[in-house]
Amino acid sequence: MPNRENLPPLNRQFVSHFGEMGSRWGINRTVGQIYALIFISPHALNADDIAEALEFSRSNVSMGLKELQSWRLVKLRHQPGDRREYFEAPADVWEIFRVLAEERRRREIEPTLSMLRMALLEAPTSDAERHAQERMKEMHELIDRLMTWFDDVQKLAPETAMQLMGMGATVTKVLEFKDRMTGKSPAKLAATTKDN
Amino acid sequence: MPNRENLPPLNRQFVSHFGEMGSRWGINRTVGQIYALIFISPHALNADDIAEALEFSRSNVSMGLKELQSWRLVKLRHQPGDRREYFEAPADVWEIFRVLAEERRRREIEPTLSMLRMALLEAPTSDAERHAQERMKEMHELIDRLMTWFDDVQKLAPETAMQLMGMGATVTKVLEFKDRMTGKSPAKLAATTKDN
DNA sequence: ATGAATTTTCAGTAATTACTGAAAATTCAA
DNA sequence: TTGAATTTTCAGTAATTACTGAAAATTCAT
Repeated sequence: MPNRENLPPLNRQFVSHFGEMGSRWGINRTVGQIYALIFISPHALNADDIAEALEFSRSNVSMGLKELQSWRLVKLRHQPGDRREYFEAPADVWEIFRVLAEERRRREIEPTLSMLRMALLEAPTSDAERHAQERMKEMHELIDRLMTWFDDVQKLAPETAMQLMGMGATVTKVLEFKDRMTGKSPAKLAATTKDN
Repeated sequence: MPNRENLPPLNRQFVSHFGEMGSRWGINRTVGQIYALIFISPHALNADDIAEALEFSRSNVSMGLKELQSWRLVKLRHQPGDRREYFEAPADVWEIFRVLAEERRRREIEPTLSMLRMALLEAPTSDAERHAQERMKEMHELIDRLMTWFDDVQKLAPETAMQLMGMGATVTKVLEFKDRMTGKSPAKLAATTKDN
């Protein structure tokens, strides 16, 4: 029966760091700690394990796990001959990142995009509204581009995506070269490169 | 003297959306609304303008502006013959995104990287610690790569970065091609492409 | 079906975070 | 300097969010 005392120092440090950081993210302290614990655990944990290790009430753990499930950050497992539910984090950290990014997008970005799209359909009735719409259009376009690009990257397999990330500088060079060849319009550039 | 009533519907909608979203971000409702108001305003605003438009107390606005300044999201201006400070958002939305990303990195990622680096220097004294370190190493590597790549992209001028984002699919193709040519090791790939 | 094991819900309370008004500090023109 | 204009601080309070224990609901072996 491992309680917080039994968490080795390294593990304890990691868990409590995630607790503190949790608040800077949207996530709360408890949920952060629960996830950290699951993440570094060599095997799946059940709710009682977690409650004991972190000295949280059982109900708090239940809520925390529900929250983590809604973020799709934990996987549910069952041990043969044990009715309790066991939770584990994906083995692949890239997978974790991808899911996290997807969820944040769904919760934090999509609603804003909808709102902006709605607002941009309205006919402005004053200079104040006209200017506001102008700004909203700029914002919408930026977010939209970021998301389209993110979609593309997200489709890559982890390995390929990791490669892509090692290549920022190189990609720049490619772009500069293409620029010289094709002129500067992004649309034109995209069209040209896609035709290859 | 514009108060909240005088905010046209479109502007009001935008402002209150940012208030609600603010909480999903780390930022609070008030700060979100203040920034939204500044962002869509055609001219710089002073603290009294903001307090009046949003019906917040003057001190609340003061705190909110301080917060926004700490995020480097507002620029300070002075009107000739007026002692009050006026605030505005950068005209370039890409600039806003860049600053936001930098600050989030500094506040939310760097501390975690340091913690991980520290933890990875310790000699594990049990299997639990050994496994935890293994996981931390994976996490550290992922974050480290993401950041290096982000540095590269961030160095690009806005225009070029926007182009890059239009190119996700194309970049994938380039990588797949390089793969076939050079074998799959990321290190090898990076070396090869950088040598060009 | 029954009931033991397990999970979830939820009302009450604790803890945290946000907001205000008043007072203090700062800034700057005269 | 002085003091009016402006901004900041801060103690008190309001509002929100997090956490708990007890009770309800669910699940599943018998």
